[in-house]
Amino acid sequence: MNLSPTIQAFVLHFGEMGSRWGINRTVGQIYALLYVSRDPLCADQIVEALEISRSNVSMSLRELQGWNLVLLKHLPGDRRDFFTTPDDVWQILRTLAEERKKREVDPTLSVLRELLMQAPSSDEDRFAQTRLGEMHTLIERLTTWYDDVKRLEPERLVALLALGSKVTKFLDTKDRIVSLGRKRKEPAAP
Amino acid sequence: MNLSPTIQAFVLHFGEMGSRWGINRTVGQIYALLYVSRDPLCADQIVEALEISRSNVSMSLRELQGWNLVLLKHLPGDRRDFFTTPDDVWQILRTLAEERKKREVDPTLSVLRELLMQAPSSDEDRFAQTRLGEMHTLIERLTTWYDDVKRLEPERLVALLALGSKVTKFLDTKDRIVSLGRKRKEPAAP
DNA sequence: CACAGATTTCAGAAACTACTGAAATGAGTG
DNA sequence: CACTCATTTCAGTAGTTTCTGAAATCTGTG
Repeated sequence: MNLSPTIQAFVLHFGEMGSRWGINRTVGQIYALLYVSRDPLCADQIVEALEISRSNVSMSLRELQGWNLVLLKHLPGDRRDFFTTPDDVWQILRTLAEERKKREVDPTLSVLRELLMQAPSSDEDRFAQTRLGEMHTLIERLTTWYDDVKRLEPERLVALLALGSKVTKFLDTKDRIVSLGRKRKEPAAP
Repeated sequence: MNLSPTIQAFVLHFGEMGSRWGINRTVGQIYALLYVSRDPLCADQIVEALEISRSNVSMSLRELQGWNLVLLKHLPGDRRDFFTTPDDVWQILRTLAEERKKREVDPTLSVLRELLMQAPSSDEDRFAQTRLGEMHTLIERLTTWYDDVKRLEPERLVALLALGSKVTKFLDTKDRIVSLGRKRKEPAAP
């Protein structure tokens, strides 16, 4: 690997981390390399930089394409494929979240829904279904929130994040207004 | 496996999903089983329910304990260990998030910080560092937000989630107020 | 302190995943 | 349509992870 120490360290670290996520080492390394490279790279450059086989690069790039994490570029007068990553980190994050949701959350959600439709066959089952219901509610709330928030432009998202839990101050305000506007039950908590 | 079809389906699904996350099949299955069981189970009950070896159960429970995802109970007059999961799903989710952050995010953050301290040794390097910086900023923002929000009680969290992107309406309001209070530049966007 | 019940450790077997090199396929060019 | 350059596929191997059964350890009791 003939890379600057900084780049090399980053690439190796990402490889390691990759295997803690579902993606494998090579895929992580390739992604990291593309991410820090100013210009798009072709497969052979990756082979050389990471010292792995050509076919491994090919398969890993294919996987990254499946995750929508790389962009294909063509240089005029060159038939090779060149690859980069999208350059807006928020965009990348959103893609990642989207893909992981598709693979890791949606299937669970649909299994849960299905199981909740079954008539319970025992007391044990009834209890289990309660628990499944709780899990279902939780996941559904989170995904609804996510679907809602993911549409925000990066700038607003940053503002939202910066606000953090202070948002609940607004919630208090809103509660108070709503409760005044309605029947005036109890005053909101202090 | 002598479990009701519903429970069995859930346990198997969780096993499958487990392997898409970092946790392995058995660990996922055991967790699922404990989650849907009303009463704490001891290791041998798990062996019987899932038809796996005693030692596998032992190791997997150990791993779950490492993730803080199971609780140990003792029945009076019984020396065996009994296991359950915490029963607040928000609590569980928070634990999970916490642990994943510790294992998957914090190390990256510290590598990034370290690499950003290095003096760049070339133009290539300078570019790479810009990218690392962007990634660092993003991750830091997210974790700060998370650290802030995780302290909220479930109820408020639910309220926050229900609000979703509507929160930005409040942001607009705040912007307007702030800009009026200050120098009165331009009115906020419609 | 020896015994019984419970749990853990560990070396090796089984199962799975990642990686390679060789061969096949595809695509533009003369 | 044959040649060349580029990419992909695939079968086999290397490498990892998971799981097991047997042996070791641990802990309270008679």
